[in-house]
Amino acid sequence: MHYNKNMTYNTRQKNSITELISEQSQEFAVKDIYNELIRRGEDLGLTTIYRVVDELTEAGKLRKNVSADGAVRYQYLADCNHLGHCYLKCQHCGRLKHADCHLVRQLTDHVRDEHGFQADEKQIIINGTCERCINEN
Amino acid sequence: MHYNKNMTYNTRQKNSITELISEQSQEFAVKDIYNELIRRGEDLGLTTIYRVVDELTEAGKLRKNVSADGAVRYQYLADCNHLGHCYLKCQHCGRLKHADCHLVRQLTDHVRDEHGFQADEKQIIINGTCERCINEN
DNA sequence: TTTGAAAATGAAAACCGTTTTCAAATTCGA
DNA sequence: TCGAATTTGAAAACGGTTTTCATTTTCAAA
Repeated sequence: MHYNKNMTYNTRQKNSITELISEQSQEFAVKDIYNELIRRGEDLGLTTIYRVVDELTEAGKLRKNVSADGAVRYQYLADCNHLGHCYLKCQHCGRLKHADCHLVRQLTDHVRDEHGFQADEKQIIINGTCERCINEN
Repeated sequence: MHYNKNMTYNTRQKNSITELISEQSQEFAVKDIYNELIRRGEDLGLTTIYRVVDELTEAGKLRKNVSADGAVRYQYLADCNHLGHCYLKCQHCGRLKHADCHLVRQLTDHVRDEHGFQADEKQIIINGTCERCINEN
């Protein structure tokens, strides 16, 4: 939270971390990034990864997710600020699928008009089980 | 997580805790319950509250919510396992409003048929700003 | 009412992920 | 090349939660 605010200098560590993160298609923990980089022979500290992850989160590149058991995981995000968008979050594998759907728009409009609730278009989350996990079980 | 599994004996502490919790209409932290009970002159330990909250959560009476900054809060829940239900969660005041709406049902059906995603009917959360908070600001 | 096994309690210690500290190393414009 | 600003990371601190374990309480059966 009170790490360095700037990302003015390029460093070996930052580059390694941001590159690995940008390849992640699933949720990951800070420790996962650390473990993988160490496994690859990189030499860096856990603290640095916390700092970069925090910066990326503030920059909107990562979504921070804290599950009910307290585990903190991050999801690399492409931009998607438009309306009619929601997240389908699989509670089994942690994948966060983006879905565009006219019904989402209808729902948020309705909820605003009838329930007086202004939905945050970037924060509509439908938890459940994804196709892959349904088929695997 | 590994507290006592049973709630076989009635105790003064348990009764105080569950009674106070059942009066909560907004999200609360474990420490809030502790502070209020101490303020009222009750004599009990923080550990006991953690245990009771955990039991109530496993029993489905409480929803555990962990915000992005890691703060853990609970919401007292009445039963609502039926279809066409969603939560409207206000990110300002923490209130969790229950909403029933035919469009929710349409959306979950659609998401299942077209996106292959089986939604958990008890876990559809629309984050945003509630009527009260909109008017106050 | 007494008894005692099971359950519950809570203070203190342990735990663990995260943050802060701070001295040393690195970056990069001048 | 120089040096001020930035970055790094090991270690310590932090803080919420869980575990430990000795003591207390509950309540059914005698």
